[in-house]
Amino acid sequence: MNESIDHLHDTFRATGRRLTSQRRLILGVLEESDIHLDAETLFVRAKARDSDISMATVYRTLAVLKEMGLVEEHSLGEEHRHFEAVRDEPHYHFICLGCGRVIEFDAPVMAQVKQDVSEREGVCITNIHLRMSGYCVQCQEAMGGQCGDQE
Amino acid sequence: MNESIDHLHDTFRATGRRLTSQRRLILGVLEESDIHLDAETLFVRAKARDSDISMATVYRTLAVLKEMGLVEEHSLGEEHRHFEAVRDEPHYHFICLGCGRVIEFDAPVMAQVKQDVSEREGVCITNIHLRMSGYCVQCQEAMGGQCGDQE
DNA sequence: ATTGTTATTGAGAATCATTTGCAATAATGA
DNA sequence: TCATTATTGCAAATGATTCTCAATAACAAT
Repeated sequence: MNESIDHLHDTFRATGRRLTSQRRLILGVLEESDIHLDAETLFVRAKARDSDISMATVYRTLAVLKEMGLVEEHSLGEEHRHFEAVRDEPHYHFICLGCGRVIEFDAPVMAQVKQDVSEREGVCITNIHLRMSGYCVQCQEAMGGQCGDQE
Repeated sequence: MNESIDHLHDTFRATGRRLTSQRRLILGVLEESDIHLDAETLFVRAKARDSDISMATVYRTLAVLKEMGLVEEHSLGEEHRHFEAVRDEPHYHFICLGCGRVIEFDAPVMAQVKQDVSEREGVCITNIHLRMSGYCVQCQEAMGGQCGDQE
């Protein structure tokens, strides 16, 4: 229909894959969401628009989208996996141990860390996950200001 | 018998827990290992010394040790969980996507990142996970030097 | 040492997220 | 429109982790 869909179509075709309505739908749900979705939530939202879609398709599509670099996977809590459509800039996460809220942030200095580690260890770094956890402002207040800060 | 065991004993007692032979064993296996163990590997090694120990005990003990701060959990690959006895200094991980090898490193500048994020977002940070992935020297060579570096 | 209390264990069943096998369906190219 | 085959939905299978429960063993008090 529009050129972005056409381009998406080509992106799939380039690897011998097909752009199905389910895949378009799942990617759409991911892109519309500003928070990180787990497979179950994604399934519920997709099902609202296509009641026939199955959980297996959600998982299979996530695997494909991840392979294609269109979606990123994070292990936010210790529990199940979360997914997010890739954006332009790298960004990292803070997870509140009290309420589960996720705050995204950037940290330009990470480029330097990457550089340092690459040189020191001789490795080639393709991906960086930085996840901090602790307590957000609200939860700190609820706890009476105490916070198990480590230093 | 020795004072470190006594101290460990007190640490358990302080929270109404008991220091059992299984717990001592599991912690021992973790401390002797320089690599990160998953529950299954830990189970195998523990079983070599106490053939009666069960998988359930491994999981239960890991949960307890984690609660007590004696053990840390990492989600290294996307797959199952890995555990490691806590050391003195904070350290981070690089995982080779080729051979799975894990390299640990420190990055003092992370303290500054922590500081920045704390101030900017008003959060209190208790924990930092930094995980980089890519290819180690050997795997880069095996691949002919090409590396999907992101910039 | 002996005993009572109860945290912990082992074994296996149960659970949960995720993956897979397969026949039916639909996207693509001819 | 047709043939090919990637993809789907379903249900069954898997694999890691958790739970149930009776038996055991750590600990505190005697």
